[in-house]
Parts: sequence; C-alpha cells; structure tokens
Amino acid sequence: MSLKTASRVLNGEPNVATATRERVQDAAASLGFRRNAVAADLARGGLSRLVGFITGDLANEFYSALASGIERELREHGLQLLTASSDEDPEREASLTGELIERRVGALIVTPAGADHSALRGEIAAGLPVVVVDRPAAGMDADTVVIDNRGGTRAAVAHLLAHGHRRIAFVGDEPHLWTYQERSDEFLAALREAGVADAERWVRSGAHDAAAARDLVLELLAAPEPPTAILAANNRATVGTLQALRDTPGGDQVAVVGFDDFELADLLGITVVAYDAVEMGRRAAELAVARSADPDRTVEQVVLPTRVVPRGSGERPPR
Amino acid sequence: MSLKTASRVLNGEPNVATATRERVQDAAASLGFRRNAVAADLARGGLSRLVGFITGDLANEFYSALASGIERELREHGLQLLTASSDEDPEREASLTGELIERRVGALIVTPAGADHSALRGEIAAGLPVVVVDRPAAGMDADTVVIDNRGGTRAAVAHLLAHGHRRIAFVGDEPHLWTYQERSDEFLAALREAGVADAERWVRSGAHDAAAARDLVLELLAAPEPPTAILAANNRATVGTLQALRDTPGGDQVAVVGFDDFELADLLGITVVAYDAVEMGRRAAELAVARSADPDRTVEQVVLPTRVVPRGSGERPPR
DNA sequence: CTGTTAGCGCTTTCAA
DNA sequence: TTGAAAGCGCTAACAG
Repeated sequence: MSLKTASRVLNGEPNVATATRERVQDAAASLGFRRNAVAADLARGGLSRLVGFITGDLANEFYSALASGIERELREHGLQLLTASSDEDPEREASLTGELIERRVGALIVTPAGADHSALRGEIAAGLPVVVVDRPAAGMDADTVVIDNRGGTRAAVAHLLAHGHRRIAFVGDEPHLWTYQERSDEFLAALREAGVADAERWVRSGAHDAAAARDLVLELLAAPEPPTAILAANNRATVGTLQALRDTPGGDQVAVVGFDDFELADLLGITVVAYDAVEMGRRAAELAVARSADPDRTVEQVVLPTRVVPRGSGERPPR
Repeated sequence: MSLKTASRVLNGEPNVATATRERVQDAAASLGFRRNAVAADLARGGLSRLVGFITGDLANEFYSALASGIERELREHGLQLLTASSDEDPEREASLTGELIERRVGALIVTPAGADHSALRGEIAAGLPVVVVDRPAAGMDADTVVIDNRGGTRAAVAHLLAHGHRRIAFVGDEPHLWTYQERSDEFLAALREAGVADAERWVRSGAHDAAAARDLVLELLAAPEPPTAILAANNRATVGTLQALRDTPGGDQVAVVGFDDFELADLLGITVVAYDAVEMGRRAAELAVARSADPDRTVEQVVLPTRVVPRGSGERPPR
C-alpha cells in the first residue's frame, strides 16, 4: 500500500476502508511506529504545534502558576508548552525569543523583562502571535493580560486608612518594573487624596528579594516616626516584611497588607491583595490561540480583578 | 551563491571566505532571516534539541523547582525544555510520553505517576534516554534521581526521640506513592527500634492536600491519647498539620517536623527535613545529557542527601 | 477509496 | 572555498 494511505490512517483522516485502516494500525503497533511530529509540522508549512513561554524565573511561584495555567489551556487545543527562563535579563530574553522562533513556535507568551521590546515588535510585525503577561510592553500593540494593579493598591490603602492608619509605608520591588510603577503611583495618589502630607517619604524600593525587603523594613521601623502600617508590594516583600516585624520588638503591632496571595497567608493571618495567577496564564494562552487562528482580530487587553482578603494583619489599629 | 554556502555561514562552519561570509550575514540581517530549527533537526536525522519533562503538577512548588533546575542545566547544553503536566494520572502520563516522543525529544525526564511503566520501558529499550526523578520506576533500568527518604525520615524521628517524644504520629500522602512507602516504612522501623510498642497506630495516610491533612491531625489530637509530636511527611501535610494545631487548644505544645522545606518555614519556626529540589532537577538533566551522549553508559542511581533543619517546632518537649 | 508527485528548509555527502 | 544532488519523514494537491 502507499505511504499516503498509511499517513491518512495515522492522522485519523476519513476516506479509508475499515479493513485497510485496521491493517495499517496493526502494522504500526507491531512495528512500534511513531509518527514524526517534527516532519509533519515542517511539511504542513513550518509552524510547529508548540507555544513558547518566556518567563523571569520558573522557580518563582507566581511564574510557575502562570506556566501551569498556560499549559492547561494549550493542552485543550492540542498544543505543547516550551518554557524558557530569562532570569529577568533583557538580553537573555531577546536571545531566547530568537531560539523559540527558530523552533517555529506558533505563538509566544512573554513576561517582558526589559523596557526595550524592539525584538518583539519586529516579530509581531512579521506575524508572530505574541501575548504579553503581567506587564504590558510599552509601545507595542500586543495582546496583554495584566491584573488591576491600581485597583488592588487603591483597595489595600483604603483598607488601611479605614482602620485608622495614616503612617503607611510602601515596600516595593525595583522601580523600573511596570508593576512597581503602577502600584507606587497609585499608593501615592491614594495617600494624597486622603490628605496625607509628604506621602513620598513612605515609599521604599529595592525589595527584589526577601532579605532586601527585610532590611528596608527594619530601617523604616527604626526611624523616629515609624509607620503603623506597611503595604508590601509583592510576595517577596511580604516575606521580608514579616521577618523584620518578627525581629522588631512591638513589630506584631504593625499592620501589614501584602500584594500577591500565598499559600500560608491564611495560616499566618496575613491580609493580602489576591488574584488568580493560574487564570492569568489561562487567559494568555487563550489569547495566543485566538490570535493564531485570526491574525487580524483586534488587540485585546485583559485586566483581571484583584480583591483584598482580610486575615487579621491588615485590620490591626494604629498604635 | 549556493544555498549551501549560506547554510555554512549561518551555522558558523569554517571554510568560507570572509567576504562571502559578510555578504551572507548582511543579507540575512536585512531580510530578517531566521533559520528553521525544525527543518535542521529533521535533516540531521530526527532528534530535536528538545528534552521533555513530564511532571505531576507544574503549580506545585516542588515540581516547579525541579523544572527550574532542569531548564538551567539544559540551557548549558543548548537544549530546550518541553514541559507537560500529567496531573499524577498514569494514563495522561502515557499519552504525554507518546506526544513528546513524536516531537522527537532527545530525552525524557519523568516523575512517574503510576506503577505501570510498560510504556516507558519500551521507549528505553528503543533507545530513548529516560531519567526518572523523585520516585524510581519499579522494574526499570533507568537513570534515577531521588532523595534519601529513609535517611531523612530516620533523622527526623531521631530528632523527636532525642527531645523526649514517644507518641509520634506520621501524617503521609497516598500509600501507593513510593515516597510514602519509604518514609512510613522507615518511620515504623525507627519507632520500633526505639522500643515504641504498637508503632502502626501512629501512622496516618491520605494527606494528599492540606485539607485532608488537617482533618487527619484534628482526629489524632482528639483521641484519648494524642501524639506529642507529628512528622508531616510532605509539604502539604505540613500545612494541614499547622492549620490543625492552630485550631486546637494547646496545639502549640505539639512538636512538628515537616518533610520538605518551604520558604516560610523559617518565619513560622518549623523544623523540617530539607533537600535541594533545584539540584535534583539539575542532576536529572545532567544524566539525560550524559545518556544521550553515550547510550551505553552504566545506569546511574543518584541519591541526594537530606538534613534536619531545627527551627523550634521540632524541639518542643513532650507535654 | 487509493496512489503519485512534488515539495517543506535544511544538512550531508561528494565533486568541482 | 564553493556547489549540486539527494534525502530527512511527512503532507497537500491532484489523479486514478
């Protein structure tokens, strides 16, 4: 029989006699035959059934939640996930982008590390479906999934204000990150609207890991007029803040709200601004699939909601 | 000029005149040319520069730590990571294995879900480098990376015994898991050697998630003769145990040692049996690469050490 | 329902 | 140093 007939059977195409079909299947099974998806994709015109995901650090629970959501959604569409970590390094990000494109991924999902997205822009222009997650890529017309950073920050500050706080500190990541910008901006705006003078003095940056956050908070607490409440602007900042409070006499009096939920927040009684990272990934994958199917659809900007989950630490009154 | 010359330049092969080389590079740049890794791999004889990783659940921090270690090591060898989640379902695992093989991965790294590894065995026989992580696959001659479950358990029990405990409970995952077997076996052995009668009565299973663990521990604590110490046999069991202790009067008197370290264990003062999951992944990738290079090397069984990290919860004396 | 022919974009001989 | 030809394993288009 011909090659083509076998191909038809193996691809589940119609128009094959049942007898022939069975013959092929038997042969394939007994020979341990496996179709070659690489060759198939090539013949079909280049694109593979792979979707690339370029992320800061797979070991970070936020990114792995994203990856999990992405993978789950892709699976529904018969697509596979190709992961690469940029270590938040823009240069690595660019080279990984190149590698994935050479692998002919059908789409790319990225949490952009740097500010320069010229590489990505070119690919989009060349027709590659690109979805940007967590942080929009400035000046790029790409599908985007972010959370409502401003709304979440606003709600957190309102929560603390409602509990009587005025001296509220903000402990954030690196200032060049978009999420930092959004959150700190909104923090300042909310404080000013509440009539807090000199709001800037309460903002700290550089809490890229727990240790750095801890130091920042220790410093804040040692000042002549320490804050009565702290908004920790990401999960690592929250950990560092908690460490600092533990190590400071009276630290358990200070109110804390953390941005990003985490598994043990419940156990620790930490009030947080929560959102669904797995869902973020799922939505991103959905957009990637949609754009692959229809390159001309209008660009979509998905903003996922956040909510304040009160668990005790954010409801302490000011000392 | 010929196709081949261009190919040589793009692959950095020697024997090209500098002038020609430059001409090709300019052309490639101005045309936005990208080589097609899919076609290249096909022409080169089938195998792609991809390594597959089949894991239980990417969102679980243990697996994502593995993935991170794997990815980092593969990168060193110019390989890319293709991830797939089995949801701990043996059937899904088998079908994913098939998909990855059709994608012509150069090697496969697996945390086997079920007990039946016939599919994998066939692939190994067919020459596919397979590395098994976290749990050995019974009856298979595959490279393996596991931690010293027995040693870790033994050390944890010794730690609790040394602090005067005799009524020590074991809260573990599903009994069919290899890690459960190892840990519970060794737990029983250690208890018996210490002269604890009727050791089996202290063993509980089914703590596959925190909620289940919590219920198990609540039950233990409500018994007429409650344990004075608990060995939580995985990270979710630890969380559930802590929840149960929080919700039980006097629960803060009960000693706890958790298997698996976690970020907030330090903050919570939880004594744990720790090991390096990222390193596990790295070693697995290393083995995968080594076997790809030399299919005939002897099968290697890597056992990574564990260590007890005392942080307070495991040092409480019996009530 | 089945087969033939021509590629997909690259690499690998081997020859010039 | 360069090039021509063959083919990796498959599919798409068209015949039979």
